[in-house]
Amino acid sequence: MGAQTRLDRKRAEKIASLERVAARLFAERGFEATGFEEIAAAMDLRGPSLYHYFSSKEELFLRCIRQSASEVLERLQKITAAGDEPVETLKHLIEDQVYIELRDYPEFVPLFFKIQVPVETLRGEILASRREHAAIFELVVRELLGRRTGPLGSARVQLEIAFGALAYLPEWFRPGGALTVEQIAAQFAETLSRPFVEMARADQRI
Amino acid sequence: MGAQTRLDRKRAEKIASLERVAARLFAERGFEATGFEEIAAAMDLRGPSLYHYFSSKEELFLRCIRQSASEVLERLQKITAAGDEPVETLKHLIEDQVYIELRDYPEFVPLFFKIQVPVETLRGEILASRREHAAIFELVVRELLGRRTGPLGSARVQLEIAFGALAYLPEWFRPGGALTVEQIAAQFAETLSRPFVEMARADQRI
Amino acid sequence: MGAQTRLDRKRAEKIASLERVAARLFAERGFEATGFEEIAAAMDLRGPSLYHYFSSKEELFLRCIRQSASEVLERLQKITAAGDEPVETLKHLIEDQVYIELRDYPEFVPLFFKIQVPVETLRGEILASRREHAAIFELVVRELLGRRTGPLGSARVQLEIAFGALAYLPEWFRPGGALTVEQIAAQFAETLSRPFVEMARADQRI
Amino acid sequence: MGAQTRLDRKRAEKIASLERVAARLFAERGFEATGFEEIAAAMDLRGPSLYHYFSSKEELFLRCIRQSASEVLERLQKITAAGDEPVETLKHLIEDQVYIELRDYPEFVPLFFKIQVPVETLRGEILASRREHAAIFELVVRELLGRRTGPLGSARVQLEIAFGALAYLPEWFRPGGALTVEQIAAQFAETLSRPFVEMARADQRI
DNA sequence: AATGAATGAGTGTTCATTCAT
DNA sequence: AATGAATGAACACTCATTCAT
Repeated sequence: MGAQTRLDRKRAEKIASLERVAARLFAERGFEATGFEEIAAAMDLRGPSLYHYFSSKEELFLRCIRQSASEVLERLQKITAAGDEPVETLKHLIEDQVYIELRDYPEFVPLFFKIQVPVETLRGEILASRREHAAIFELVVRELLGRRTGPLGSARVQLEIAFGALAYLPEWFRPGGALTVEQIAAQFAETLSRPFVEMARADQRI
Repeated sequence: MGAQTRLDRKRAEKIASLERVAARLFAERGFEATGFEEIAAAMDLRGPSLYHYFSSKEELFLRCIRQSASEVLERLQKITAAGDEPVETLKHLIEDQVYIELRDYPEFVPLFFKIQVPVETLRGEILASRREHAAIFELVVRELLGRRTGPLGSARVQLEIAFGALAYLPEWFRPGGALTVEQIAAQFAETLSRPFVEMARADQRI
Repeated sequence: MGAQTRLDRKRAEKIASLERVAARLFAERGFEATGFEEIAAAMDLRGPSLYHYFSSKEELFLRCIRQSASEVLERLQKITAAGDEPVETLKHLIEDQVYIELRDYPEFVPLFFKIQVPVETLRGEILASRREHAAIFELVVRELLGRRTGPLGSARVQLEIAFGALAYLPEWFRPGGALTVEQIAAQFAETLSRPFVEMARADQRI
Repeated sequence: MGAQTRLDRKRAEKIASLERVAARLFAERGFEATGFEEIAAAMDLRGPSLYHYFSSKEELFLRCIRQSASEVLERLQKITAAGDEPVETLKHLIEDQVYIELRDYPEFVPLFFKIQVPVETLRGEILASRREHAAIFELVVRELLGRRTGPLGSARVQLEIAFGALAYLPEWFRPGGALTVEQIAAQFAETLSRPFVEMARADQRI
């Protein structure tokens, strides 16, 4: 039993490692340009060996997506769950998103916002994750604006501006450059949250 | 000679058509997923015929990039050349960029901001075009802020936020939806230019 | 136009050649053991070249089946259509079946009675052809016995015995051996038709 | 020693089980389409475990062949050994062959008359078994005809017709259909032995 | 100019087999 | 004895590219 457990754990660890390595490579080179042989080589294996762990390239990619999505979403949901003031929560979300992208999960943006994949089901999975991700931010914005339901109107555009700004971050940020991650996190949180704060204020005044 | 010229013109037109078609397909499916046969089929040709016009897929892609870049950049530069107030110029640039992306050159963002291409030189070319594009906006911002040279500081971040917002636009905009292109252009121009306006005002006050 | 036709004809001929070669190889080695490279090599080509003519190994096999089936069935149907006495027709069918198997279409029996193929649709196609083939003989037997419809009873068994005997022929016949094809054809026609003749006679007597 | 023996027996039993299971699978799917993992799974093992009992897939197949052949041949030889009249013996052989195919060893025909195997030595082994099998029937026929040696002439053809009919039986017999195994056995014995009986009678008359 | 024919290089995937545990 | 891990060899198939016509 102990042996069984140990073997299972080792296997699970290997799978996790492989997924991490694969996620990185997929993020760097894209789906089609990343071969099984390459992924395997990064773990000192040969291509066909991966079939002991994943039944196809598609499945491996799917697991990368799901793994990354669940980790990131959980992390953001914890912030939402803290129950701070909506404004503060929104700022924290943005800040944390910056840390996620630049420090903790550098493959997040490539995998979910950049990659082009020729398989419909995979595209669907990616979009679903993106919607979940967006929903977290949207919910806070709705609380902030006091609009539980209905269309967001111009807040929708502001939200998409924020997502765009965040999705573009890894394209230009260079670690060791003039700006630190902390500075960017602060400025992003401030700048991207501000339109919503003003909208809320304008609503109250009326 | 006249015949020669006419032939040349016809050939040039065919090349231009091919480049347009190819640019659209590359933009839709990505570099690797777009085959010569496919591109040719869109012009009622067979794959190998393209070799009469382009020496390789790489070259064709390169020309797509260069063609698209030059058209878009020229168009933006005309706005800069009009000599309006910097604030107005910046707003015009943003507005026009929205029209470019959503109405006139829908392949612009995919080609320059989304595509993943496995050839180093092509990546370099794309980045070069992106830098040229960015420089147009940056120059206006510098005029607006009165800083001809030196680092842009936090204005750099604001600029990248604007680029990100613009690059993300085609991902969420749906023609025929709740928002018109004009509305988005207006809101983008307003929202994305505002931080710079405020920075300029703050500078003057001191 | 003439050129088009000539090209088409050449292509059609090449396809026909390829199908013949492939049918022979499939018949000799089976479906799985016959590779594209092998088939192509038999025509001085390399494996992938076959994809100019057939979209997959499956399709190539299907065409082999259909081609062989249609040729053989047509040939047998001509005999049926001659309108001889049922007994004579049956004997002719059996004789001709012997010539088909041993002289003209040596791949017929392997392809339709021996090959094991791991694709359901292909198995279905083979069985369908076999049923068509059997139906030709069955019809004549029914005429001979004067039973247009209903179960064949013990004639069914006699028919299957005949099919079995014929399907087994290529397993033991060796050209240049003690027996000529003509002798076998004669003896098969005589022996295999006899039970039906006797059944018919017995029916009449009653 | 007792322990050793018991272990040996258990091992021998396991090997026998594996051979039985493998024979069934080989018969159902063919040699190439039957994988080690599949065979092992049928005994709640994993593929590589089979290497404790068989040094290769080839060897396993070989043992299946030999095992099946020896069982069937022994059974038929018992009939021959009973010393009945040649005619009766021949009929018994045919009857029993029907029971073997349809009731007791359904893998016999697939393994020896249908399977296509890409290994020369295995093909040789199969053919050898087939010859042994045929020899049993041939010997009885020779006794029946009173020709101990020399060519069989037209009796050869009749024999091969019988073999063909028997080899084809499993292709069309469906248990639970209109015909019982017993009926088929009777009709086969009668029909297939008759030509020999008549030949013998003709010989005596002269 | 256009293309049918052909192919080399590469890719995802299967599978019998080996080996350490 | 059993197997998880690993792999080499093979295979169907894709695609950019060449070339003769």
